[in-house]
Amino acid sequence: MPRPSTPILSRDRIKAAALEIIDRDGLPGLSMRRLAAELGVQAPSLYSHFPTKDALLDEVCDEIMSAVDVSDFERSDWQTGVRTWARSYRAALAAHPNIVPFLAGGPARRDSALRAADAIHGGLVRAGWPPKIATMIGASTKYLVLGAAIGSFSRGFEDDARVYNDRYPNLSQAHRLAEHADEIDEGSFELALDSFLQGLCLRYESLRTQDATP
Amino acid sequence: MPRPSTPILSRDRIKAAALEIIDRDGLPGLSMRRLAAELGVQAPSLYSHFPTKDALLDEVCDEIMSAVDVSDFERSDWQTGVRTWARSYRAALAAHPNIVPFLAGGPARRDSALRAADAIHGGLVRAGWPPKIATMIGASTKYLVLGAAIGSFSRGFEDDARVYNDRYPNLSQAHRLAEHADEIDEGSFELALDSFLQGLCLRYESLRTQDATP
DNA sequence: CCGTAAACCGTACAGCGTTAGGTATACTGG
DNA sequence: CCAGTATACCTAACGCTGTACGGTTTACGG
Repeated sequence: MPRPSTPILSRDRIKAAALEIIDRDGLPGLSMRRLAAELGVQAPSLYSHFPTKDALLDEVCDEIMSAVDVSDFERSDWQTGVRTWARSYRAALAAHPNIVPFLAGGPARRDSALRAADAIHGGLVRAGWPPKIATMIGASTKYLVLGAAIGSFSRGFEDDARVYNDRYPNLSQAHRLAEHADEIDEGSFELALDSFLQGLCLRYESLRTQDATP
Repeated sequence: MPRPSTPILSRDRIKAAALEIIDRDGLPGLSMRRLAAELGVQAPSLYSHFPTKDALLDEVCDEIMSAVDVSDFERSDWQTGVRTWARSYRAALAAHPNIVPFLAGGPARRDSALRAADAIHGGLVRAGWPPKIATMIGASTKYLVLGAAIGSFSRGFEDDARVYNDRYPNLSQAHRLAEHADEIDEGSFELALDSFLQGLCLRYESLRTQDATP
């Protein structure tokens, strides 16, 4: 079967199927052959649409990142801008946790990521932050989001009580974490974001009073 | 060549060589064949010492994590405990950034990680934090460290000025980031840690005054 | 209407983690 | 001291991976 009358594949269909496999079976569960099989096609046919597997994954990541919302940097104060950004960023990654190790590894060279970085940095500088600290705030926030997405804390503990009661008295409730995994994860992220922003506010005030009294 | 008179391999030698390859060539650069070649041996011989590649990587991670210092939770106040923990944790990962995607992915079931978690949780609860928030503080800090280790911010920007000046005015200095990559990374981490702890201190005080006035 | 580009196919290659089975040496119990 | 077993290496091979190549037919632009 050579070129079909109506195309079987399309870039969007391939991306969607790839993300579905990753969500279902994890990142190692995605192979070009399995992806092709799910699309009713042979593996090398995919290379008519994407030059490499990594390029395909890059575009999948780009699509996920398009849900990140940096619009509040133009609409509201810097804290709201950071908060909205961080929350939408985290939500986007939490919806597809299996792809995060790949997403975090690659550089942020894609267009959507650069546009976001531009909006963030611009918003912070406009609010009065020195450019260097604005860069650091952006980096710190990204650290927090990526860490929260990749290191889903509560999944790190097995669901076996005996281990903990014996040797780690302070972790005696740790096995219960698995029950409330998502709650703990989101709570921890919100706690970190709140505390981080509160700390930044203190710094912001002392920065402005310092500017006002030269 | 069957069993040699003096053993060629040892678990420690294998682990050291594996970490060296990862540091030099990245995580995908480590294959059992290349590792074996570097040790002057055939690939399957490694399976006399480790059941799988993942098990080997687990032990390499465990060794890296043994440099993490949670002793200040017993010796000092909770803030110092968190700060020392976070800094030593980050330093340990920053020394071997290429292995972080693997390290962050796997669960924290190894003994050294559990002992650390026990010390952290215990220290925070002893200081007066409610257990649930203590868990969240531990998780948040881990998020920050992992994110900082995996998402080395400044590496995300190419070293090409023209791209930025044209389309992203706020990033016009972004290409300079590569020059000060480590400085920005460490500064961002310290900024985040400081701000986070300051925010927590506010919460801690209001927690204690609330306790004191029932 | 024809030439070219597109979108599939099948085949094939090198490299991956890992298993099986062989062999000679080192260690251990009698 | 010697026999038996466990050890630590070997070679060969399996099924998987990403991907390069070339063939074939169809769709599309001039």
